[in-house]
Amino acid sequence: MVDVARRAGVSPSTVSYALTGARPISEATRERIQQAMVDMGYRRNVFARGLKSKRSHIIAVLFPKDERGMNLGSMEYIFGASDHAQNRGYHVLLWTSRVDELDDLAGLAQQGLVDGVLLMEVRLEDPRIEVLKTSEVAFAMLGQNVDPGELDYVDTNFDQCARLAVEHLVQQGHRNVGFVHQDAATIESGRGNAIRLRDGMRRAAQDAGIALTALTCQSHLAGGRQAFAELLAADPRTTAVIAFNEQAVPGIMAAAVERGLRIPLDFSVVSIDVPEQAALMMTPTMTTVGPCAAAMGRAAAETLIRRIEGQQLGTPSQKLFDGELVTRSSSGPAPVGR
Amino acid sequence: MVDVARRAGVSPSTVSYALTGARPISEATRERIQQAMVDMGYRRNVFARGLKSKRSHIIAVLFPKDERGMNLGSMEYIFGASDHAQNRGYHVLLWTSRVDELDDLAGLAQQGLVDGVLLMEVRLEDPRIEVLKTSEVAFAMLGQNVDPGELDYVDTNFDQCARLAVEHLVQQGHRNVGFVHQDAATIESGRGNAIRLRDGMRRAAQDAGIALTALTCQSHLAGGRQAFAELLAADPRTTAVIAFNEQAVPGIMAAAVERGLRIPLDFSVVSIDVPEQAALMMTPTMTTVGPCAAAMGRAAAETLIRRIEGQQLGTPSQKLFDGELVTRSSSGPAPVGR
DNA sequence: CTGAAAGCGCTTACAG
DNA sequence: CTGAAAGCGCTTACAG
Repeated sequence: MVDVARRAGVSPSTVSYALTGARPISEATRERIQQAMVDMGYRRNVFARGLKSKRSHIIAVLFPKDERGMNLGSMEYIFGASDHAQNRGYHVLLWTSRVDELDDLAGLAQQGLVDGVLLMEVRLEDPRIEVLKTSEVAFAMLGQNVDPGELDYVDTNFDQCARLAVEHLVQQGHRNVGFVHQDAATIESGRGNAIRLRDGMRRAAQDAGIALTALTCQSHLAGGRQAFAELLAADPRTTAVIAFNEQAVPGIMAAAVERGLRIPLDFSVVSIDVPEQAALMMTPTMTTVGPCAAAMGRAAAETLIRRIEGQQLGTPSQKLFDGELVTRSSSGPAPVGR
Repeated sequence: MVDVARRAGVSPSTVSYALTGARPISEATRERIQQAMVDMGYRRNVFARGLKSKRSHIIAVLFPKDERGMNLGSMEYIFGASDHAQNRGYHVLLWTSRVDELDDLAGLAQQGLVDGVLLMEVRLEDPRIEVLKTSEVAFAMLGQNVDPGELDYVDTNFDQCARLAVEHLVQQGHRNVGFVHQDAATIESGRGNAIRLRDGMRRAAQDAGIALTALTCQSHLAGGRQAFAELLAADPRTTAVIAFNEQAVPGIMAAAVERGLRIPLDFSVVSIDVPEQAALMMTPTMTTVGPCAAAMGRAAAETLIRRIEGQQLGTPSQKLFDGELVTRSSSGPAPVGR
């Protein structure tokens, strides 16, 4: 920077002010500085900047990868957030520690390395929230805890998604519908979305006046198979299932086919929050209900950055994203006479 | 740090030396310092540290997400690398700019923010390599360019994978096999792995004395359907296909089924480098050949860190990972009499 | 084995 | 509109 200043014939502080924009610089000076920076290939040192300004322009994305396994949906959240952050001049640090590794998190929050933190895979009772609050680092959630209060978040509108999925099936004549969600352990550990979706589903089914059989389900092929068996045992007249369990869905469909049911002629399947890529990987391709994950990631990053930059004082930013129904080949009219 | 020093009754420099381990500290002093740090909840400031030491303990993972779309395999590389980096005391910066956004990359490399860079989605002629070389930042590749020379890399052993896939099918009696790889544009843009795999496949087929029909294929459902049609047109006796195109495989299988072929009774499918999660999402579950992506990610991070820390001088670290065959439900004995 | 001091490259009140 | 100077919190030669 001193070299740039010398070349431009100004003081180092003027160069700095030109860079930060913290005070007006005459057009002529600004141009000389600009030219000098280009000539010398100058790059502002991030550490010196961070040391003085207490701002790193780095945000951390907390994705506890063991929480729910890897899935394309999470990847879309992460890359949506990352994209937007880079557009806004922020770097993204990927943090994959488990939810209960709180010392590591406290270290991250207090080191000053990051200006803010984006929480993914939020639990209803999430111990990370307390840590972040006490360390006074800015943060926003992708998802919600049990009582977000004044906290910023972006989340799926599960109520609306449940309604959309139920209505889709009701319109096609289905009257006995199953809801297969995540495994009991996940629900007990209190991942909020599983619970919010289940409750929304019950309300939607009640309002539509149809029978809903809700089941937990292990997140793998065999789990899906078992859930299908349990479902038909509980209500033999079931003609459709709504699933919130990406890994189990292929098992559900395989079990249906083995029982001689053709999808979608004899049995319909709708998945909540399965990204397009995964939906197209399944046979038949999956009808889905859910919001655009990348857009949610972008919104979460924007919320966090506004909070960091002090443009978001007072009122919290709390957004719910409506889901969209994409009808593919796994759902259709209810079979007659079953 | 001065507060810690005061509390421990030593000079700040002693605290610093205790932290860096750059010179011997008496046991008693070290313990007092340790205690003081714990008492005060001290966290070393990353920026001050980076400013003096020119080391950030941050590595960047360059994943140009538009290159090949999102896929679970890349996610495993990224998280494998991230995991290992965190274990080794490094943070991971996620960088999703396109391959041709070289100014941004030069900025990153010269800012001093990162100690090293991990390149993913490496092309045969990759413009990023020149940028990184001139900016003198340490880097390693997950994949290879056309002539890695003295560069560090970790890559799949495509020759061995091709051989394994071909042998699996030959052992089951298949004599006419198709190879469906990526779309023409991708191959022309010079993603190395597509080309290396195709060449390995040709050699393996030749050595096994079987007929191989190699085709390019658009990376989506319709592309897979079309590839299947082209394949049977080119060689009507084809009884199996090896695919290197995650998004197209469901299309291939759907087309086969529509033609009245049962999988695997009448037609076998093997996929290269499809992660377990995706393999289990398909119906029937997919037989795959490929190395453990997470292990490759970890190895790449380790290679980079050794290079950064100067433990890897002179000879480059170049590793190929062998694939494993996981037989699932999409492949079986060749049908008799076709 | 330990201390005192310089300096990394910026930002930002203070002064004009 | 611009400069001179202090200082952010560390690391590391220099000295003992």
